Amino acid sequence: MARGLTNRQREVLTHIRAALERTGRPPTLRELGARLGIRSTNGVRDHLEALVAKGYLAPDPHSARGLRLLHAPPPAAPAPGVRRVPLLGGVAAGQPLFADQELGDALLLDERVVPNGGAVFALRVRGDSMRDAAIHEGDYVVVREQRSAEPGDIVVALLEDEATVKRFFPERDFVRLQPENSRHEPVIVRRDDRSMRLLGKVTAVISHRP
Amino acid sequence: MARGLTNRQREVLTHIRAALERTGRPPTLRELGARLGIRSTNGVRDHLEALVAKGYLAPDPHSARGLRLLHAPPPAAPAPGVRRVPLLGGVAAGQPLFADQELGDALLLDERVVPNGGAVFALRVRGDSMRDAAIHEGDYVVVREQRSAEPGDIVVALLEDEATVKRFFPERDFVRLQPENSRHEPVIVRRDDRSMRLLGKVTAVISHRP
DNA sequence: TGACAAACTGTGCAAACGTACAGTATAATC
DNA sequence: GATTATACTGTACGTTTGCACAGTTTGTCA
Repeated sequence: MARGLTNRQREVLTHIRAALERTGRPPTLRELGARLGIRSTNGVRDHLEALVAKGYLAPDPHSARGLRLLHAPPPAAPAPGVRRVPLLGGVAAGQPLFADQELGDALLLDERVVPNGGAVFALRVRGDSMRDAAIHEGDYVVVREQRSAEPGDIVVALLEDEATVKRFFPERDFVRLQPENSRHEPVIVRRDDRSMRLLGKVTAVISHRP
Repeated sequence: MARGLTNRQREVLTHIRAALERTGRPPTLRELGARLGIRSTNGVRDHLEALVAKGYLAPDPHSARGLRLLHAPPPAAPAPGVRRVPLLGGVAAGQPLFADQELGDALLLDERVVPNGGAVFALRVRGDSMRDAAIHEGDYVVVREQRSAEPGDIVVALLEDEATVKRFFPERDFVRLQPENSRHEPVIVRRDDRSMRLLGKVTAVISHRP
């Protein structure tokens, strides 16, 4: 996201969002100019034209405060009491998970269900390796990001570019990732093996079966 | 709310809200007039003045689209994509559960986690009788109201004025409510026993352990 | 019957606002 | 070395918009 935007254009977008939150309506060219330190309305106008061309704004010509944000800003809290938890979808190669959180989908959850401290994300479960812990295919898990865990914690780990949910058991020289399903084998990874990355601890499971 | 408002003033408020939702900015006097069928801007202005006097609007004089809504309407859905699920707390005698849903607490949850059809409520779990199904003390369960269930479903039942979560197994003459914890005994209830009432089926479990 | 509030019409104006045209400076790209 | 994109300044113009002043109609209430 924010691809192709210059720093200054990003600034303009930020000010538009701030004005919307503060006043409940889009700013005028002159209001924006005042915030940005631009004396001429056309300095502002050039930015808006660029943002329209790049698909960030919809113009409403000849109309007061005629800006509409297209890529709605991802609000930190969509409503009081609700937290926005980014929902990480497909896991590709490299460091794919946290790259495009901004434009991605998100779960909107009551804040009582989301841990307070630290970064949090959600994941849709694939496979049934945690069946006996009542975590099934299609369930959502809420994960607090952390790079260590206690023995027995249910964690999300990146194993060869695939996110998996397992129970975490550290041993002397290796780590055991234990499924909760007799039909699955535990995964043993050496401590120094970099093909495994601990992403975080599962703090909530949201099953939903009709 | 809406106390002391005339019908027409309520209409004006409604149109302001609609315009805000539709366009993302407050309407102008003339836009409002067009929607309301008022030819003169002053007809609209009279209404706005009345609404300001009654505390529903904050004016921003000499400024385009200078209206700010004060009393935001209590939304059925707190935000798009979010459902409000009444949270039933203590269970007293009689028919206590659904009496005061309106003023009670509620969980705000992503609609993808809440079943579509029918009435839904949430409950905080007490006790550990469903431990082996990964339902623990303090967890929330989302329940769709229904008076029957399939064998093996996890249900919420009212047993002598106490709500309990169990697995549901119907037999010939009785119903077996099976805990998922070897330290708990199953509950057997005759079919015609009115001290047991099936409240609904658990469609989501929201555990949340720090 | 008179007083008053609600709900308008109609005209006119000044400030707010978007837009057009012209020009400058800088950095990146070909 | 020319071209293009970015990021502005400055002036001017016409429309949009809020607002003030004046007047009408209808219904309610003492």
